[in-house]
Amino acid sequence: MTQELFARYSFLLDRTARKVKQYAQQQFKQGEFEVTVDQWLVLKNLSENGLMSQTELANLVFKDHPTLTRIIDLLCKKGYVERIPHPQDRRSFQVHLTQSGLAKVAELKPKVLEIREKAWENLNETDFEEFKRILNTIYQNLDGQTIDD
Amino acid sequence: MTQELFARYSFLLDRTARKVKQYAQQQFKQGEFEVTVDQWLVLKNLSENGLMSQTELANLVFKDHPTLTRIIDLLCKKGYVERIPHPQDRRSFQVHLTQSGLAKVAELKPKVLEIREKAWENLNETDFEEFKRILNTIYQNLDGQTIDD
DNA sequence: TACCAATTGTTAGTATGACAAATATATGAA
DNA sequence: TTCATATATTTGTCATACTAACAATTGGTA
Repeated sequence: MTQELFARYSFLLDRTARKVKQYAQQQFKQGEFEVTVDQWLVLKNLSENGLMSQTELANLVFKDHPTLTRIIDLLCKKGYVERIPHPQDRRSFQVHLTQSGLAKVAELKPKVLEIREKAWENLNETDFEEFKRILNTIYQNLDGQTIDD
Repeated sequence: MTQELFARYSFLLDRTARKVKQYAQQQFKQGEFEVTVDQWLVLKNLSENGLMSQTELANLVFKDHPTLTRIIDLLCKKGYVERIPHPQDRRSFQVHLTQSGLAKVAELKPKVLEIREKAWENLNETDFEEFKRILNTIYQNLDGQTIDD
């Protein structure tokens, strides 16, 4: 029975994901990036996609609404992001980067790529494709929905 | 340049790890397991290793000391675990499962394995070995220390 | 038009995670 | 013995995740 063996994936997955986030966060802190890893994810997606409602943004970064609300709150406080009332729908906001936010993204983008690269020492592109395939298969197995890429 | 490509691993990894925990937690709730996924990890390791100090336990499950203190607090409240003063070292506790905790582990163990299995649909043992190898390589790249398994 | 279900975003509560600092105790060196 | 240092655990703070409940608004439909 390989059941016991397979069950260890959740432990290794969780441990590695935490290590990846922790490592990046430490580098962010050391480089005085002034944002968290999750805040960076939101900034990056805003810079690539422009004006978006919070719901659209939440779907893009796969975070739930309450979490996104708080991240946006923090990014607003820091002056990187603004909420604009939606012209047609008064329930909704459109979120966008400020000048300061745009500058922050431009400044951090290359630095983040460099930080992310460290994890792939001793691994190649085939490993990456395998890794992506397995991660996405697991995600789909538990999600029941189709995902892209 | 494959830098941009590689950088996506962190997003996929984080997303999948969250999905795995979320799925398990939902099943735990639906089955009225009365513990969280992280609390289960601690119970399981206690059942496999017997009496341990909190520091030993923290190293085993790769959680930091404050996090473990709080998880133990909750498990004590639920009556699954007890702190026993260490006979030689008055700074330290030895943590162990109560009768109720032992019964809980026995009850949940097969159910958890079943829940964990779901993620591996459409994947085989080779995939698992690859996955484990890549996860551990990433961990080591960012940790700088040797790990077992 | 009036109603009602669905949608958008927020708030609150609990758990976890990372990190810093505090407390109590232990240990080794002078 | 005494003091500096190390270790075990706890406490505090901030950020994130998930759930549930809520307010405001929208849109379809009777």
